[in-house]
Amino acid sequence: MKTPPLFSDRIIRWYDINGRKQLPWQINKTPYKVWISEIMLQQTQVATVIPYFEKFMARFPNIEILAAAEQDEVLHYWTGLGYYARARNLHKAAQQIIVLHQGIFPVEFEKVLALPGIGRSTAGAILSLSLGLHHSILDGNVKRVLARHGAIGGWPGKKSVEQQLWQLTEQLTPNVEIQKYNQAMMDIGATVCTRSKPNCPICPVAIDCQGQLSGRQHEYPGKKPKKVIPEKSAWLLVIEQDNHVKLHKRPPSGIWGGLWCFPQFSSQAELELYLSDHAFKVNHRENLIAFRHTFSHFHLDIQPVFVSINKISDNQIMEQDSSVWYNLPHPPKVGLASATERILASLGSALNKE
DNA sequence: AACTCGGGGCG
DNA sequence: CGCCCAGAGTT
Repeated sequence: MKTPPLFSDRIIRWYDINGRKQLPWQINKTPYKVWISEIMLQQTQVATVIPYFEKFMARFPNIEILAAAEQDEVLHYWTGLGYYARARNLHKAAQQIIVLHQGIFPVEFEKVLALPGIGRSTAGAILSLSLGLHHSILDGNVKRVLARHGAIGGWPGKKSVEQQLWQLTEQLTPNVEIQKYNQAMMDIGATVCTRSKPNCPICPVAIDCQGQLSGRQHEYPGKKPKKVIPEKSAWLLVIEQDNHVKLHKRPPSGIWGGLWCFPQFSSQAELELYLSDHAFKVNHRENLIAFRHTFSHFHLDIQPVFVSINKISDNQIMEQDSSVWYNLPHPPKVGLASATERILASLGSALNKE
């Protein structure tokens, strides 16, 4: 029986014909561009990332400018992407690069790995894709391709499974053409060896893919054990005065960390107490459309309550750092959660009824 | 409604 | 090490 061409040769040949070469972060590649793109791509697919990446690079074209920016503005450019800790880590890492590495993105693997928000796979991706350094990667796409190719069972979140996959990726990574190979593995995972409809007939991996050859490609990688997530509810107060709404800055960690949100209450009673405490003169009040926002570990049923007041009462004039009257016609560039944006976008009719 | 994604943090 | 945390898009 004839031996098929070497695994990496097939992957690289596939890349030459089918790989993606014109994505915004692939043009005039630098570690900085690849870094930003990799962090965005950790959580979001390519098509969604592109406009975010373009706007982010236009505002923060290099490490120095990113490091010097306010965290608020960095979060603003992340609004809607989710996983806001990643934007905070990106910003923190840029500042560390200024202090520790004279503003130059480090080329030593250990130094890259030490930056906040960058783990083993992302460090390898940045150094290999931007500089051609010899490092293996193991992102979600590569995990799926290798789990199927090697028929590696079990959920990759398990240490033992992840360890097997790291060993495989290192073993299969060629000594040459690292950029093409790593990019190709991610592209194959994203476009051919997809989660629900793998296109095995056109896949360069298929000829010796143990998953496909046994017809069990769908069984890999193993699924994460699922658990029931709790339901919580929140009342959000949209208090409006003269085309401004009150927003509070969330604490730096936890849900929506560092973002600006409406005052939040766990019951209607608490919300009423807040309103009566502040003795607002209310000219219009209505419940806005309630909706469910789902996080990875709980559902949050949100009831926004719109309250329009005549003037900001005396005890509201002194504003703390953590509170702001957000200008609706001229919104400042601060970070908002998508739930907050969704409510802001729905305010039109309520504002008309004042 | 279920599934997906890499890294940080904690015990 | 095992487990939890964090959000939005896709299927």
